[in-house]
Amino acid sequence: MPYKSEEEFLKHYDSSKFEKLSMTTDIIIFSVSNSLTTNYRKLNEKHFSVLLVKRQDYPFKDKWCLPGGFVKMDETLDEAATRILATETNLHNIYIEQLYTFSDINRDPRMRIVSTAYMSLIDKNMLNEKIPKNASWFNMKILEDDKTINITFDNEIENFTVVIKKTLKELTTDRYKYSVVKNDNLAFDHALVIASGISRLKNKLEYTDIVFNMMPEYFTLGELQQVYEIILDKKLLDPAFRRIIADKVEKTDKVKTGGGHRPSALFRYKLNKK
Amino acid sequence: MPYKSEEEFLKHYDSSKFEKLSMTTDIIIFSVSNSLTTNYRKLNEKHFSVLLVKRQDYPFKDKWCLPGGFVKMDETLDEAATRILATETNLHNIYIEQLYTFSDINRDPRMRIVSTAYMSLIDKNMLNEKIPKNASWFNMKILEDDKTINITFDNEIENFTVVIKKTLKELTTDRYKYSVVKNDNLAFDHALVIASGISRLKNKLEYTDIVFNMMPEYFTLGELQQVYEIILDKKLLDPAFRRIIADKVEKTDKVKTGGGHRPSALFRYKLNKK
DNA sequence: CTAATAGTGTCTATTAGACAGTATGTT
DNA sequence: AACATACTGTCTAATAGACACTATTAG
Repeated sequence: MPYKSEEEFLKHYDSSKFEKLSMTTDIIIFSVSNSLTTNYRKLNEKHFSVLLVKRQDYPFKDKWCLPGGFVKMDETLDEAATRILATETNLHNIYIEQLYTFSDINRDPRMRIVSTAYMSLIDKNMLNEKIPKNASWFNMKILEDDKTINITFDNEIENFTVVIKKTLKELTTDRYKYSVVKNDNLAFDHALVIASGISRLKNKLEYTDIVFNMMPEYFTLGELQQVYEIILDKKLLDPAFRRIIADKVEKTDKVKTGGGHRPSALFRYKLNKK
Repeated sequence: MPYKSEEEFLKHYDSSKFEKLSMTTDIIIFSVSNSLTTNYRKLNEKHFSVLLVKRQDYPFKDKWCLPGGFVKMDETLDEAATRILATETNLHNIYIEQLYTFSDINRDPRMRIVSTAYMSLIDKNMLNEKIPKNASWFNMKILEDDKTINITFDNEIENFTVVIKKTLKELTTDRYKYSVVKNDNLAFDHALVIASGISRLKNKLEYTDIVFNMMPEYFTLGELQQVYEIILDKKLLDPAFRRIIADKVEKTDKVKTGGGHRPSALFRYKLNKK
């Protein structure tokens, strides 16, 4: 095909000569929720939570899955993810990042579908409307060691556990290959997707300010520390935590009272930090 | 559509009802090369290099691009990337990781193509055959500050520079949006893809053992330090470097002589480190 | 007063940065 | 001998871990 120019080439290009597939995006929407305590002295217990949707149709009818949808021909993956996020939450200008593209051949029983997963973090207080009636927030309890990840999902009506085995992918990095050992309630490969998202979030907690996307404008340092602790699933020492967080936040003159203990200063994320 | 079971649903499923697109994978193959020095005393100068392919056909005829190809219907993205890597280098069991999925609507002038980029690291000494005749190793010189990335490519026949502007994507993380300011020689969005790969590699150098994928079995600590220095584009202090690297390598009884200076012990990557 | 959280001071251990010094090959 | 790199010792600065202590509220 001896074309004279790129224009000429493109005019005669037959786009049907390569095989095609459908693409979707799935979005992991993480947030933090409070449950009231019985003891007036204690803080509200925080939970790390994810938004799941109950499938109304086949395949995987009645199983839970991540919000997602097909990518249109006139939108990028980022745009598709943002659109789907807005559909579920009616929120805009939300933190979102591309996670990983999943491409197992039979990950969808209908046909070959490649899916790019996104991770999004929201402050639940921003939700001004109800989430769709087939959607639900699940609190997660994550137990992880170097061999296994154990995630328990609980939305106060039903609860279930997903178990994932980790095997080191190669010697030189900390990358693991995940394989689902137990999963009776999540559709598609979404157990893997959620596990990847949790892993990414845990990492980014340590070296970025990503956590503030889940926090309300004003928060106490105790609340902030709680969020770190539930996601990382370990206790942190107060003085060390405050040292690390010190130049990321600024103290306001607001105070939170009402607990049966010393009131706490309210802080705010400091924008123009060095 | 009131199907009785998943089997029944799948039997009647019409896969043509969703729009489809083609997917490709592009692979950034990074390595390190030596150039001989004029001074018998000095070490060989090392270069950080990438494998590029000259496009033989439209679009972007005669421009350089990353090795890549269409994803087949019966292979995953990982498999496609591994296949393409083997085509270019005839190497197997090589370090490869998924980088990012690029989906700009007009990134390919032919049609809508979404491409998942992979990053691969090789030790050039493993190359037992010639690379394809339309492929070439380019040494890269990277100058980066918080506003701009400047990459100069040089394969000893031609050289060119790509300039990329960085703008902070959001406040809470260190993520940047890259936009190409100058690029006359790289096809598609591959300037962006390479910049993303460099960024990922720089990060992983600091907290993983990824560098050893580019090293031969035996190496001196000076050579290893050189590799860090050319990729990070900064000088490191010897004692600090040796402290950090100490428990990742083991000394062998081999020695490298021949330079006009004290001989250097040869080390090896230590597999069963704590 | 008590229970619970808020917040700080300080000691110690570990790690990172800096620099100076000694060692040893080839020409 | 001179040069370039190899390699180590040590001081200092910065950071992280641990623990103990004081402060303040609602009930």
